[in-house]
Amino acid sequence: MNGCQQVFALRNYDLAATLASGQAFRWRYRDSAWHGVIGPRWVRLHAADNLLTAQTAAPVPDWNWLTHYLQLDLDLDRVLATFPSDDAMRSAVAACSGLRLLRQDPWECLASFILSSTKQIVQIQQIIALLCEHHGSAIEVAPGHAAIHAFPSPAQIAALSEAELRACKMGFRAPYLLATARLIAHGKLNLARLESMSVVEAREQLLQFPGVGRKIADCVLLFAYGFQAAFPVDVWVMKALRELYFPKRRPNPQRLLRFTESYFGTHAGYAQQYLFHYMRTRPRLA
DNA sequence: GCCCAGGTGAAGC
DNA sequence: GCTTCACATGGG
Repeated sequence: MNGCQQVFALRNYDLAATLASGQAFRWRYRDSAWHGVIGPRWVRLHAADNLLTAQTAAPVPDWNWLTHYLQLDLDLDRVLATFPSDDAMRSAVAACSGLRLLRQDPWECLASFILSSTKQIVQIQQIIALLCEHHGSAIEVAPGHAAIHAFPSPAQIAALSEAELRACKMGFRAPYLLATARLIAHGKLNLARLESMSVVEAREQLLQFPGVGRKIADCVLLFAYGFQAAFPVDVWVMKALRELYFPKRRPNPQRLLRFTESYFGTHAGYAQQYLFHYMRTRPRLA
């Protein structure tokens, strides 16, 4: 057969919620499977009965890149056990107990979240699809599947003009992405070095990039580097904190940030993702 | 038309 | 210091 297929055991893993929960933006569900790109590889994922079937276009020497990306070896129950036991957190976990955090490529994650500001997830997906289609390298797919491109490298984006980026519908974010790509492509800042830093040092580095503030920095710290203390506060999480934890008062953002740093435990970032997902998916009140 | 979206940076007080 | 505003674009 063409390519390569492998089966993995899943335990308490909601693949659909995880791939569609606004961490990564390139996964699409078609013909009862998830299709996406991890690094240089096209991947098709199908989950059923606690079994995950993964297919690639070309044979692969090992599957560590996939188990790492999906964090298949993580014992989620141990993470959930560290959450504070309050009604809000219980509701959020009950709403989606198999929600996971991915471990993405830092550059793709950074670039994606620079493009995310004041955009709905559907629109972020559209912008990134255009960016990859126009400027990413074509990669091999299994026979019968639509052509697809890798996420463009820093060098590929650094070589573009702002107008070419704006043609991908990213609007005022174009100069931020361009400047960030050039800082990396020209060696001014090195994303690989952040892995060995403390979360505070790594955040400081990310804040050097134009268009990157505290929220986007924390997304990258959490979704790419796995810093469990990172706690991105977007409009949804802000809403969750105010409604669920401070319904009477009106604490300012700085005070709220201090609360998140102490209250949610050693896997605060994970707790944050549950609150985010809960707020976005719970039935709207009349 | 209106308001909002996984915000940030700069200008104004 | 803190608050307000501009920035593109599209969904509901």
